[in-house]
Amino acid sequence: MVKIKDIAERCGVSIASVSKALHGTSDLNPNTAEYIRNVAREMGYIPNASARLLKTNRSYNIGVLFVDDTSSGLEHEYFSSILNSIKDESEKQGYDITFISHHFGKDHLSFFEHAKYRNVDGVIIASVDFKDPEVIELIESDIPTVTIDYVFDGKSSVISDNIQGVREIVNYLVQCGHRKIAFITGEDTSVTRNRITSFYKTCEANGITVRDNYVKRARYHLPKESGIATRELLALDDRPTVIMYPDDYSLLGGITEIEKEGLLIPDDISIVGYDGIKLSRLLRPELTTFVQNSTEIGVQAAKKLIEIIEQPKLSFSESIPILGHLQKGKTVKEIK
Amino acid sequence: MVKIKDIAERCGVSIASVSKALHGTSDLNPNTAEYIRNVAREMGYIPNASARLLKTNRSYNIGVLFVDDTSSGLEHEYFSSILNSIKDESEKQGYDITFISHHFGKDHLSFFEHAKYRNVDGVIIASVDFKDPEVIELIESDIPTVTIDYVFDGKSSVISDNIQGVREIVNYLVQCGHRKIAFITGEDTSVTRNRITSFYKTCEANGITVRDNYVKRARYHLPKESGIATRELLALDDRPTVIMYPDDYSLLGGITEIEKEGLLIPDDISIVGYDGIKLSRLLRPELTTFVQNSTEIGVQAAKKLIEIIEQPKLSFSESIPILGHLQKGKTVKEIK
DNA sequence: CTGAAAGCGCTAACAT
DNA sequence: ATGTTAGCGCTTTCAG
Repeated sequence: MVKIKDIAERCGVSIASVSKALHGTSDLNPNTAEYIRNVAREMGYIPNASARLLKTNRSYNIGVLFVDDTSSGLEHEYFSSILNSIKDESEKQGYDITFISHHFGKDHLSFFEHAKYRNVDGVIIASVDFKDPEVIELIESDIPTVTIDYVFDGKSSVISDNIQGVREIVNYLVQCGHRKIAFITGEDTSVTRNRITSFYKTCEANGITVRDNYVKRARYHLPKESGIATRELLALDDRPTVIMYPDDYSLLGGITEIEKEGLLIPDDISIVGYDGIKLSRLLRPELTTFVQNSTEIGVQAAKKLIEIIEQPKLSFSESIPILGHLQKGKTVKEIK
Repeated sequence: MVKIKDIAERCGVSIASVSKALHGTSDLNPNTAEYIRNVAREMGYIPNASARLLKTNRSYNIGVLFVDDTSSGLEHEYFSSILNSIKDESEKQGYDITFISHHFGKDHLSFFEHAKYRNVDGVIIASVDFKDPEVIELIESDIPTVTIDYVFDGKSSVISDNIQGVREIVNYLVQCGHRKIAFITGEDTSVTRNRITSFYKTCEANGITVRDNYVKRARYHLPKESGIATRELLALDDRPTVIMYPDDYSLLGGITEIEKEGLLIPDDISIVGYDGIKLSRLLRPELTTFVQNSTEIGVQAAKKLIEIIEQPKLSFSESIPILGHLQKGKTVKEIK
């Protein structure tokens, strides 16, 4: 590998001059600088990130924490899409992406230790258990962080606006004449709590009193669980006219059960998903779902983190909401 | 950040001893070593990967090249699933994952240069244009590489066995009584060529002469294109009884067109996908598709790369085939 | 068994 | 305008 010293020798200048020329800055003679740069290019010089880091304490490397005990964070389209846009935006700004884990050879390292070990300039945290002490340790450390879909006091985050999402869904349903609205939720997280609150609030605003047994808890991305909840809802005396699902994937578990009952969608019962997976428009009937803007979430997360890294003094901590939009498909019937 | 020097001072020993104690190796007095390790732990010592790398030239970092000019490599479930298992396996073995790009600040770096810049120990290459000179440069360099679904002479690769996949599909179709089998393929890649050859071969082995207009070219993951090809196939005088699609996602584009024609699946026409996306079992009718073992592909790729990195002398270049399995759903009719 | 010292490649103050 | 030099934190001969 050709290094600065090699260039210096070839050019007959000092390594300091080469370093300066390469940075374009400082008061080198423009001609010398130009000459050095040419030679460097010719020799195929590539800087060594580690050596530079050792001096500057800047790695231009961003850590991403995408863990899930089911080890499938990346298998959710929502998250892989976010990762993809984090990657695009970061690279555009000259940062690379390294996954943070807690492995270190055969040993265990906490997330914070791992981030330190790899010298990342900052970390974007998504799809983790935000109650995990290791996650909290990382967030409370001196490493810049941005969380996705979870807010820590005094820290920056990017939040898919679940309150808006559920509000738009419910309002649309009401507009279609529905008043018996059931809601199958995901496991208890802040995202879920926001959605539930928004659900009750919007129902109330529309003069609808929510029956307790219309709200069922399941878990995200587990069609089986949503299927069970669906069965329970269908068994009620006063069956809902529409069921809202925690995500599009779970909704399919619901469809299975609905069809088992011999019911037609949307004629006998309406359903609504969440996420807006790519397949949602290809399915028949086309899904009515709330599309989360995962690309924008990734972009904003990367932008915010880089801002914190590069201008810590000018960057205030904020929670950036990202709006989505309702995709009107064919799974909701206009009644009355 | 606490460093070796700090530990040395606290213990009243030299930094060399600390380093040795930390590595467990060498001929330090076991007690001293133990003592040093305890102090280190107590002080919360975390090694600095960059400093170590500078000396050892080993980063314990693996680069992954997942690019797509449509910038959606990660948005394909097949690839995000592979990435996920590469990540799991690598971390298990003490390696981290960094994405290779060709960005460097505002400048451009070739993939090879970028890999050098980040000092990765090796690179796993997937979902790229394997004809790209930059990709070839990287593969022909001295950096250990493993490619996925593409073979370079003398280099190691992990290959989803597309020959087997198509063979199993065709044999199954024949077994179900089909002889008029159409095949919509993806764009021209080695994967596609293997599939096509396997298609012709297996048909021939079953005494079936493939009609030229039964083979249509579309592109992967573009349901619209497969939809168009489907329309063309349906318009033929001698319509096929079954259509094979390049992937499950594209198949949905086919379904749309088939339903537009007022045909029923599988009664009027049978269809078969490829990939085995998670949704395939949830769709109705449940998809008949060939499930690629993406998890195993990722695991093997990581294992092979680490083997090349750690035992270059003992590792010979090989192409590791990964078998998948046929998932029999409800989209293929038994005829006659 | 332990320590001194060189140096990995680079940057940046400080000379000149 | 250019060069000297001192490290960044770590590993690793080589001496003692």
